[in-house]
Amino acid sequence: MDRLSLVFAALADPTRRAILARLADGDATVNQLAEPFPISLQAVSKHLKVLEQAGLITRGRDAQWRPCRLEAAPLRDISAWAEQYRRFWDERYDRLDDYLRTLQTGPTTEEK
Amino acid sequence: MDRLSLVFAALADPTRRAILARLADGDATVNQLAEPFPISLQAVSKHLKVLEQAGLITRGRDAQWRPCRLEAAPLRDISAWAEQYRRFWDERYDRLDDYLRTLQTGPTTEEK
DNA sequence: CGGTTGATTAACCGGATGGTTGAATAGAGA
DNA sequence: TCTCTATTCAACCATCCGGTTAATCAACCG
Repeated sequence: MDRLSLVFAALADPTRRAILARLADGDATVNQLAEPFPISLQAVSKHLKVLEQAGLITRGRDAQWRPCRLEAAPLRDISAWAEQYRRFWDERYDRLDDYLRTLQTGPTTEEK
Repeated sequence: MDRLSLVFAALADPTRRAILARLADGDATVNQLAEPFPISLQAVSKHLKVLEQAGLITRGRDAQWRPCRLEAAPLRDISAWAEQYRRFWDERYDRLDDYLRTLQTGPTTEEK
């Protein structure tokens, strides 16, 4: 699966987003991360694997603990992706967009 | 499922993101949207249902055609959500964040 | 060594997902 | 009306997903 799909899929779960929110306050072990949730430690471990595959966290090793750390780069990527569509929700940006179009000689704006 | 999860799940598929990209160029019918893809029309119809449930498109009715229109509000929402984490990828923003913290009397920054 | 703690792996289950084919619906037009 | 086009609905299938329990691995500690 492509990178962006992995990240979006990882974020499409409230538990995983809560884990990221927790990690924003600092690194944490699996047990610490699992504590607030009514699910098993194994289930949390699976969530962490999904987040790791998506590049949203990295994991170290400190004796028998596996501290998790937030990695924000993919979040920057999805933010940038969404910004592509900003002109569809931001009126001011829309007008700026129109203005920028008038400055162009060619009629096409290439983007994906 | 909560709103944000629906949107992220909808975006976690390259075909659906390609459909959104196409709709950024203007409204389109199901057949027009399906044309570039090597999958059946019915499969595209299912994708559109997912996008509609997530609030990412709306559909009108023009005779036997069901034109699809991009709705950007959920994209604004996920952009705003990701921006929460900006200080973790933006060095400059990080320093601003530190500065803002020093202005606070309390030591906690409440956020989810 | 043996035991305890932290974490992952394995096997399983029910439900969702993404695709298919085939039938049904809705409207335009001869 | 009969037909053609656009689209959806229904049933089916393989795979994935989020959860469980049980077993295993890894590292510390007595």
